[in-house]
Amino acid sequence: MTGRLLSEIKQTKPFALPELEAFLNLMRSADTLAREITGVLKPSGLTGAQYNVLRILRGAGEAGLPCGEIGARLVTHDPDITRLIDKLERRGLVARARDVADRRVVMVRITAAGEALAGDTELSRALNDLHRAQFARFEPAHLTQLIDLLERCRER
Amino acid sequence: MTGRLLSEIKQTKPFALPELEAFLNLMRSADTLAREITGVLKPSGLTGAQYNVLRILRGAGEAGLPCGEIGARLVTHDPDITRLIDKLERRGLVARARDVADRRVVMVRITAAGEALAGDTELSRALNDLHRAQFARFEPAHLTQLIDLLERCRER
DNA sequence: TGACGATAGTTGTTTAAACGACTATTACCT
DNA sequence: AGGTAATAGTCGTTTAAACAACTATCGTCA
Repeated sequence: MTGRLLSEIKQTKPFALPELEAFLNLMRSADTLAREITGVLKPSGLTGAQYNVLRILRGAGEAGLPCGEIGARLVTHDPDITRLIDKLERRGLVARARDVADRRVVMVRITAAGEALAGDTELSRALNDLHRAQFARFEPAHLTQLIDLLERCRER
Repeated sequence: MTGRLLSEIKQTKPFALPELEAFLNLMRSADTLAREITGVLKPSGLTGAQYNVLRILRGAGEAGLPCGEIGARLVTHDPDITRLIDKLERRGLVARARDVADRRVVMVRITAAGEALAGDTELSRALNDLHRAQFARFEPAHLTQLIDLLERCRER
């Protein structure tokens, strides 16, 4: 049953453009769910983007990844990876190392402290639990469908 | 066909949690589409939130709305309406007026200049065109379905 | 080999978001 | 009526986002 957003933003007349309704719903759901995640991350002093970097580096192994690669893998675009890494490095969660073969690139890897914080820990479990709760009302088929539709609006 | 995000963020192993895949897709689609809108708004010097306020005030009529009401109707949560309104007022796009009945509330209304910018103008038409393009690959039924699924993940 | 352009990061600066503390006004309640 | 809590906005400060300019290194090819 669509139309819930109308009452949420207290508008009376229906949307003229269904595409606008879809867009606004997309913004509102993304904002709502992201804010919940932010709340879980806050006690650890991590932003969503920072946790995202740690998650990426976890999957990258011992060698780590160049800064640019990290930027490319981030789900939300960030024009300033340097300072994002800066904050994580200052906390000792990641380490930088100039690449010996190509001295332009800086390899970033997660440290033991970073693993201890973002690895398979209480924090990551809390996040997983929240994600499950966010889509608890979805049957598996609906979840797949949502993923499909979300991917489709980026295919252009 | 799901799984597109995996290649977008260059990960090889599939997601362990479908809920995480849905969440990340939600974030990425919202980021992508919002950025496109930001690009269209930029020549006018408006942020998404600012345009959102003007859009809300357009539908509010002559009397305008209290600041708090504007905050409640914004699709994305904003903890500081005051300075959002400040910027619009400085540009002469909205006007503030202390309410006579309840002197705590400040009524905000859109000005003629605001209407000329965000009203039924070239800008709003460009935005509508973009929204249509963003969902051009959607049949009407799929659009309704997406809206439904997006609303559902806020129902908790 | 050495000039040119391309690539990878960094830094400076402006602007916006986030969070909490604060002021003014009203409503309630005994 | 008078004290108290609640409501509506505003302001101060810290932190992060955005954008552009800059440095260093590498690849290429005449």
